[in-house]
Amino acid sequence: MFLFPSALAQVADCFKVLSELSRLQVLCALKSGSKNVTEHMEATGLGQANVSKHLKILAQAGIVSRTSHGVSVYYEIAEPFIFELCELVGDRLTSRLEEQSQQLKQLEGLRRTAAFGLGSRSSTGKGGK
Amino acid sequence: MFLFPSALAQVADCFKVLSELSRLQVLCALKSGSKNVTEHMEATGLGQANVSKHLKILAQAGIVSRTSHGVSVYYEIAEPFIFELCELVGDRLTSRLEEQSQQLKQLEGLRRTAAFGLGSRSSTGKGGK
DNA sequence: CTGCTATATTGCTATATAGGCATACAATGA
DNA sequence: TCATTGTATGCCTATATAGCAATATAGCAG
Repeated sequence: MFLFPSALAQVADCFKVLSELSRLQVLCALKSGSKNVTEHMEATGLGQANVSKHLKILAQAGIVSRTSHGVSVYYEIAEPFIFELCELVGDRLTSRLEEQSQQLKQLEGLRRTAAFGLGSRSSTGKGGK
Repeated sequence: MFLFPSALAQVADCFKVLSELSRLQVLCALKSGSKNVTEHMEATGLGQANVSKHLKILAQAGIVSRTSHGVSVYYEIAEPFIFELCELVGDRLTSRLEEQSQQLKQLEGLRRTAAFGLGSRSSTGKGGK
């Protein structure tokens, strides 16, 4: 990761745009195709003003593109990379959860062993920590 | 990206931890190995209290691990995936910059063509927009 | 032109958080 | 135990921003 400070700031900016659940929800809605503001509201449950604001931020960041069609304005993903990014993070978080779950199981196992071990002094002595 | 709302919130949280330049700088410093708080200060130019705070956030997020050694506390990367993530984003941003640069060059080219075209009325007429 | 619908924007409030100063806390040596 | 060094934390200020209500703006049909 050899990035100039200003480049690193831009990386931080990119993460910042994605650091808000409402915006991720809006992006999720775009996974299945272009949508206007009203459709976004329906898909996300967010208010109109709110959706509009978040879409503006996403458009300014170059993540979505904006197209007027009649009274409606349609937004479409312009940077598919964003989905990959979210997927990578989601997968990693899932993995971590599974690892923790595994560790929890091992702890449970250890607890059960210890519970048995309390009944027999000689077997606890063998499990030197 | 089929994530439950709570999972998506965790994705947002992950991006949030990375959305701050100071924290990215701290992570960068860890690329070259474990460091104590003072070393982080030197590597990043940030203040002690500030560094400590950011390291705490990173530790709580499970991104760095913390080890006391004498008076010093060493921090080390616990989630190398973070570096991949930053690299992906950095690369993509670079690509976008290059694409924009290309487009700018093409616009320059078009401008030059137009400049030539103004000197000859018949050749401009041929370029039906 | 008017009325309607869709969307963008403004202004406000509440909340979060970065950075810095001061201080508390941890570890160590004399 | 005390003094020193390294680090963590509390408090404060300033700034950013989410969400919402109200309103301005854009597009269209009659």
